[in-house]
Parts: sequence; C-alpha cells; structure tokens
Amino acid sequence: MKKVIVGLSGGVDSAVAVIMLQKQGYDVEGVFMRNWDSSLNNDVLGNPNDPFDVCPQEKDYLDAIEVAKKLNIKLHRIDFVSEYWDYVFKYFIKEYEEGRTPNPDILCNKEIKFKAFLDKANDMGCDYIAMGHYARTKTINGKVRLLKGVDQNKDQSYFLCQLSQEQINKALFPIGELTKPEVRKIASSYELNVATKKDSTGVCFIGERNFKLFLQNYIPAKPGLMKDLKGNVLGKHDGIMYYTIGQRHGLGIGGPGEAWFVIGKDIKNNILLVGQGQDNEYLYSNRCLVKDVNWLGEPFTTLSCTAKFRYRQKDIPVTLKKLDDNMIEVTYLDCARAVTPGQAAVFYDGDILIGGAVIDKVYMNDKLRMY
RNA sequence: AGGGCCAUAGCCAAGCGGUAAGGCAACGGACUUUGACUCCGUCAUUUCGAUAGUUCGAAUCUAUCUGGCCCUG
Repeated sequence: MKKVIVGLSGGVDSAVAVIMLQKQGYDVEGVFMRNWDSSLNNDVLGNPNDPFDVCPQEKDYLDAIEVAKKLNIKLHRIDFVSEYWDYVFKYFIKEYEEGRTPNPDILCNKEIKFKAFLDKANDMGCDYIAMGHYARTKTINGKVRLLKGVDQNKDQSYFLCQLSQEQINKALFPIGELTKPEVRKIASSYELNVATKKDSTGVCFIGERNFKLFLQNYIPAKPGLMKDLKGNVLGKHDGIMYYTIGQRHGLGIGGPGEAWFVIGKDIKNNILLVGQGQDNEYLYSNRCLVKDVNWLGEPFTTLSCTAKFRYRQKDIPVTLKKLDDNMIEVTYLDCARAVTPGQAAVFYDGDILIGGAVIDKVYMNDKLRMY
C-alpha cells in the first residue's frame, strides 16, 4: 500500500483531499504545518486578532485534529517557522524594500510545502505528498505534467509555477478534478465540521492583515510625494513600497475627474507616479522580461503559448523568446494591464503549465515602464 | 477699496421658488491562498458662507455682512 502524507490545513480542501486519497486506496497520514509565529515574528501592526483570543491558526489546528479523527488518520504537527522566515519571508521583505510586488505564496510552495515539508515526509517514509490545491498532474508521454485545476474559477496552478519536475513527480493533487461546490458537497456527506468553513485568504500561513500596517512591522515608512507624469504634485505617500502598480485605493486623492491609480514608481527620487482612469495608458504594456525561469516544457528558442501575469487573470496569447537560461522575453499582441515586476508570469500550453518566472522589466514597445 | 463674478459634504459638482443629482476620496461588505483590479453598500435633513427679510413654501428672490476670484484705477 502506497503511503501519502497530506498537508492538512484545517480547511475543507485538504480534508476532502484525504477522502479522495482514501478512496483511491492510499495509506494516508496528515501533517499540520505551522509556519508563522505572530509573537516570535512580532507582527503587532495590522494584526486584527485579539492577542488574548484563540488565534485563527490554533483554530485551524483544532479543525485539522477533528478532521483527522473523523477520517481516522494520524495527524502530525510540524513547525517550519524558521524555514518560512529564512526562505520565504526574507525574500518577500527584500522585494518590497526594492519597490517590487512579490508573491510569497509561490515561494512558500517552492520552499516550504514542496521542499521542507517534502523532506520531512520522505523521512516519514512516504511515496507521495498531497495538497489541497486546485491543480492536477497527468502523465503524458512518460512525463508527469502539472495541469490547471478543472474548476476554472479556483485554479491554483499559478501558485505552483516554481515547482521543479522532481517536486511535481512526488506530488498528488486529489481535488484537482473537482469543483469547489463538489468539494463542499463531499465534505458535507462525510459530515465534516469544516464543510462550510469560509475559504482562507491573505498570505498563506499569515492570513488577513491590514497590508500596509503589516509591512510597517518590517519596513519603516519613507514618506515622499505623489506626482502625475507631468510632474504635478497630487499628494503624499508613506513609502513607495506600500503600493503596487494598478492600485486605486489608499491614495486619498479626491477631486475632479476619474479615479486615480498607481501607474509607476520613481524609486530613485522616492516619487509615486499616479494617473487618472482605470484604463490609463501608462498601465498598459506589450512586452516584458522575466527572470528566475522555472521551465517544465520542451526546450525552445521561440515559442507561442499563453501567459497569466496575475492570479485569476485570464491567460493571454504570448510569444516567448529565450534570451538565456534564466531570462525570457515575453511579447503580447494585446496589451496587458498592470503587469507588475515581482509578480509571476506563468506559461501554459492549454491546461498544461509549462513554466513560471518572475516579471522583471516591463515595456510598451521599446519604452521601459517605470514600474 | 470703482465695477463684475462666485460661495452646496474632505475634494469636484448639479440645482434657476416646491422640499439637496452625480463623480472622486473615505468607510463597510462581496470576490480572492500574493498584492491589486472589480462589484455591492454607506456617506449633507440642528442642510446649501453668515444674518435678516419676501413667500403657504427659499440652496434658489431681496438686503446687509464675511470670504475668495477677475477687470479698471
């Protein structure tokens, strides 16, 4: 009997993942990961939780215990707090300090869930690990490919774009063939306590936070001016790093005309560039350079495929040109809005995820966008 | 201090005698395992710069005052 270690979060998805694995005849054990320690990591600002109350993380653990009991599996609890800090959070902060907009959950998958966790699971003698992601694997021509989840609305393959082939080979995604409503229905039929539990959001393992305040725990404010492209002063900001390209709220710019958006960052002069209109021209680009390439498809020099520049955004047709082993030029005929440095560009061939990379530089034709 | 114009929510702004549109911002919620975008909702009633008056009824008309803008000396 093959043994599978499941990352049991205390949510409905990973609980149903256990059920699916049991149905398929696997020997299943669960591991609850604890990767963030609020008091140790000192995230006082922006933490909505009453320090004297049971924190959501512990509530999740209790839920996981109950699920494990109900489904009759062993549950372990492992701390990766220091690994998370060293391999995910440090990078996260560093990127913000440089004015970029990182995606910590992609790194969390690469470094924690499918690395630190996988190592532990191997020590426990597992054949596979499994997670409650909406994604699939499928063996095509003898190679395991990572595919989008069947539920187009919940597809989470975007967050798995930095997994290596070795990591994918070891992973199972038991709910990838299901839709969210189906998952909840199965959970109900097993009378799981988490069947109707609200989906968790916010940074994985950290949770909902007032983002600006949260960052202020680690990055001091650095006030400066907000200007439009003509140099007119529109207001003041607390620090360029608290804003991201395409952001509307939190600018506090009222007055005549359309809404104002963050359209760029002049890091050198500590100026936040703002412009009016949801479809402000400066928010659009048609070419970008991506780095930290994780390539899972066939080797190529040029290639047509689709790309997603943000989670839950529709993929758009693109052409890739390999510049070197770690850099790809991506051009898209239809302009894309708010392609943001630090975010992930994820490439697909239909439902197959063929690569992921980090957006580095963004252009409109030959003009570099000051993002 | 001669003449003209304007004062409506934090910011723009409709209203032209009949019981305060809309937009931006802000706040709340939905959506969302990043961060955004988006969507929905709330937001002047001891209220229309102040005071007095005309009228059944005034943000709307009149007078005075205050504040600001423009033109001419």
